[in-house]
Amino acid sequence: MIEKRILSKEVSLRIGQKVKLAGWVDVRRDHGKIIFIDLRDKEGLTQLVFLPENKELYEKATSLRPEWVVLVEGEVKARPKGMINPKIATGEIEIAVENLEILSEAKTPPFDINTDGSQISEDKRLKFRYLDLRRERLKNNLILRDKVIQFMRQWLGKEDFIEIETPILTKSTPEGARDYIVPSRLEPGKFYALPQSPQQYKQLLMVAGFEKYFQIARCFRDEDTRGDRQPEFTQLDLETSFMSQEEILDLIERLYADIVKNISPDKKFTQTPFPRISYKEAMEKYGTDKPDLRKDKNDPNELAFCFIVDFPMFEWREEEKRWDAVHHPFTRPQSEDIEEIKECPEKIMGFQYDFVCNGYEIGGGSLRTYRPEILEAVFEVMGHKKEQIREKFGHLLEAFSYGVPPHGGIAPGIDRFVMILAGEPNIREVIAFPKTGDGRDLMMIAPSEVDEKQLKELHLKILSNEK
RNA sequence: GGACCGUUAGCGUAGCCUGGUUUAACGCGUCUCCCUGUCACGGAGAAGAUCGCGGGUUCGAAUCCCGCACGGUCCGCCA
Repeated sequence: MIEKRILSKEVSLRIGQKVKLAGWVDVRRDHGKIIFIDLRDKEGLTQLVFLPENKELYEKATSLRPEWVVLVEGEVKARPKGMINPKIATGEIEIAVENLEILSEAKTPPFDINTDGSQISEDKRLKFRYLDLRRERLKNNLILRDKVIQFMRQWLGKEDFIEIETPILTKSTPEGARDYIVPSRLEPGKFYALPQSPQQYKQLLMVAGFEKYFQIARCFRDEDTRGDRQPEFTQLDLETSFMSQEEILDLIERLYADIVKNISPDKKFTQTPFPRISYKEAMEKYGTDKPDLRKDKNDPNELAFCFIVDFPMFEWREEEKRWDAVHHPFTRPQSEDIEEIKECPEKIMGFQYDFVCNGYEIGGGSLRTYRPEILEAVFEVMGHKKEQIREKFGHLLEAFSYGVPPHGGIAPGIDRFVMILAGEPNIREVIAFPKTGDGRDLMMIAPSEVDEKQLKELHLKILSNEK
């Protein structure tokens, strides 16, 4: 009796031994008097051979179809001369099967799994995402994503950062993107919001004295999607105390250079150190604040990182007739002259930076204002009344009155970066269960209606379901 | 909120512009039979489509027109 199931990648070292393998039928090649099955597990393929000597076993093998799940026992044999397949890792061996157990049958899949999936329509791929994820391409993308995240955690740990979780149920904020909101059961008529980013929490962690925080953070924004944008996404959220803008940029540069060198050694950098380009220069020279600096845009292995710095603090919103923050209101102005901030907002630069790779914005951050009087001046420029500021951000201002270190951070998006590393054209390809363009999950069929009882508990009434 | 592209057997496409010799074609897959060395096995045959949904024009609509749904790309939006 063979105790332990082994994986495809271990088989080659066990010629002559009896082994137990389990996995999915990848391909069946039935020659009438000999049947080959490619067995697929999470690490690769192994060829199984069935011969008609054992009639009962052979009959059973005849019934096998793609995507059935089976458990087999048999002897690992070196393949006969001339029968070696150099295209697969286990091409020099095969399993002479002695015992076959069918663990699970499978319907014919709705689409071919042995392709990269790029020909299949998106709605079918999303509806049958668990089958789509069986593809080599998607599997590899998720493995790459895992490697990137593991590397970040390890690397930042060595740099004395600690990972801290912040709430998913939080408070709606007036600035920025539209919030996803969650009704409160215990407080009728009140709502939580899902975080657009852990922005305020990480600043409060700096007040708390942690100095170096990071989090692999899920963020939510109820805005329309794009090829590089999903309603929920993951960012490396990071905040530090007492560090300068250049120290933060240098940290990120070292982290990303190390990620690429260790995880995608085939990639090469267009330029190191990553250039720091002012917003003004980027707009004048490239006409965009996320320039694609690659020398050969057809080279899949070229990575052109850069930082865009010195953004203007404010931009004029003509339709609303008011100044708005280019980045967000907590960005520290490069001027500490309160009169100047109020009088000439158009002249004020912010300690704000974007992280750009191959024409994609893959992150943004800033040094934060930690002097309450400057934060109030910024809000004033944006047309906020003192009472509104107290109401919306009073907790932050109060926290800043108890000893706040100068602090700043950055939040590089993980999905977009992995998409670039994987050479994928769309962010969906690096997210296990992405949503459609209008924010729906075609597999789970979400959003969906809820029971009358649930609505009642939440003190909600649906007035109209018209769009 | 807006613009554009797409929707034809299980999957991917052709046919649409120029309506009628189309009994809607092709490749893959599925099913049956044959096949002892394949590795995207091969060979023979079969089944499988109210042409996304609704309405209109017409003697006649997959084909032309309108509306809707679904999917995608982009603009707005995304502190």
